Amino acid sequence: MLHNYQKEDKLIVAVDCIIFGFDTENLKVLLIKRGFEPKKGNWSLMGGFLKKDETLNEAAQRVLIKLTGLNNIYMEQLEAYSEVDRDPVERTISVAYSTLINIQNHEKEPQQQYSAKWFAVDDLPKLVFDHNSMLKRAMRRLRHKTTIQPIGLELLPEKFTMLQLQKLYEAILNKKLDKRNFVNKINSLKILIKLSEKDKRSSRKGSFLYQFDQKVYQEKVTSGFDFRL
Amino acid sequence: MLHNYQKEDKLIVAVDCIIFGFDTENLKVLLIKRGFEPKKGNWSLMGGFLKKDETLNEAAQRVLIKLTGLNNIYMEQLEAYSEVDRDPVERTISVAYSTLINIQNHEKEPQQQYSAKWFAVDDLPKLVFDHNSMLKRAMRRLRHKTTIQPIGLELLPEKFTMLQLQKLYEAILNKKLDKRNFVNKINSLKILIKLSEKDKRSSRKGSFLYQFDQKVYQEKVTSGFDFRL
DNA sequence: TCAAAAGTGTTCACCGTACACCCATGG
DNA sequence: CCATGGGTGTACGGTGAACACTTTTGA
Repeated sequence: MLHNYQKEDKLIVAVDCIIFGFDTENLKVLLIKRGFEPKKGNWSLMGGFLKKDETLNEAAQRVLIKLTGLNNIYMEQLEAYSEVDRDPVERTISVAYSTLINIQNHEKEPQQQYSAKWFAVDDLPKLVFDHNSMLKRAMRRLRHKTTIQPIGLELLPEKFTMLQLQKLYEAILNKKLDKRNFVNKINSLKILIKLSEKDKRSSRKGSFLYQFDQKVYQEKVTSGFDFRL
Repeated sequence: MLHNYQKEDKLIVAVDCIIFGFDTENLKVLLIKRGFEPKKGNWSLMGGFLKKDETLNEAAQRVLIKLTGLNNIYMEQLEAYSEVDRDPVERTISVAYSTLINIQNHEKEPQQQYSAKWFAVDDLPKLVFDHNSMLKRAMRRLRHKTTIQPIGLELLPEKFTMLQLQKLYEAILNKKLDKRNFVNKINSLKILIKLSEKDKRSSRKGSFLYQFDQKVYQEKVTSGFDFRL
């Protein structure tokens, strides 16, 4: 007896991408102004429909490339959203994905064609459907991740100051951190290489620039990986 | 302009349920012998297809009720699986769910009709499709959860000994724990009520029975909830 | 010389872990 | 009386959090 797959319901499956970036002060997300009904003109996560011959990961990649031109960026699956009426036009389930990218490198680019814009995460517009829930969930996940593995490689410029890194952590965790404790903690991880250059823009004294030691950084990311939920 | 939903691909969506139980010695999962092709006769997670008018959660509940008769059990979404050829007959994506139940209360019951059987998690058969991956992932999540919130209310009988609880933690974490440290840790959580009764079956001295203080227990679960990924 | 940001250590409380002996009882 | 499992406390190292002053230098 072969199960009769033909009689099962078939649905539209979508992916929605939560794209985080950081601009030296605020954690931001890339949103688009929806170009078609329903909810045309409202702010929305960038999404797309899953095709028969691709995986969800591939669909998420496809969406990311379309919006940012970025190839081969790691996207992490968050959760599937399936309320029956989440899309008023047609039953659709959507799987949320999230990723981190560097704003500077991708500010201009093909975003225009989708009216994409960066929004600070603590000043978001109302989004279509259940996209606000997705974002909230993605934030929680990002916060959690930050506590168990290093973060910043994808978000910061190649060279950055200790204060920039601290600001990033503060933006993600949404609280002030103590400068001394932060430096101690980061140094104990040994993920940074201190350069001899200084960034003189921010003060008279100037502050040292750092780079990530990518080898060590990746090790720490991978070991935190065990904890992935 | 209304987007033409009609031209998007539609797919079969399924749920697969990882049902954990504990039998005083081993962490177990409930598996069924597949009743239809493909892979008829092979061991499998219990699953079902998502209907047009229900959420994924509801579908998972439906499957759980069908298999165990259990109503209103909290099921947690794990991850969506979407490899194109994961089901050889028809493109299907599946969302994995997991839950914890008390084996004793549901040993007999309607399981027979699905040839369901409990398997120790460290002695699993080869399962159909990607079900072994789902299970591995569910185990990892369960382990993680155990480290940030109390566990056992769903898995243990109403009254249990400290050793039983410790065995449960050992089964989940897959390592031996020190008796003194374990007792200290559990007591510091204040989630247990020590009864005056003893379980005399296991030794001459007998060991005290405990119950969960459900109020405190739930508080701890809820506070660990912040950390949910 | 002074304003403004950079840089830098110590102390304390808490938590996880290692570790070993006495107790109560039924046979 | 003794074999069997039940019950109990202490010491140490590591980690996170609180906390304030000195240094550099361009204007």
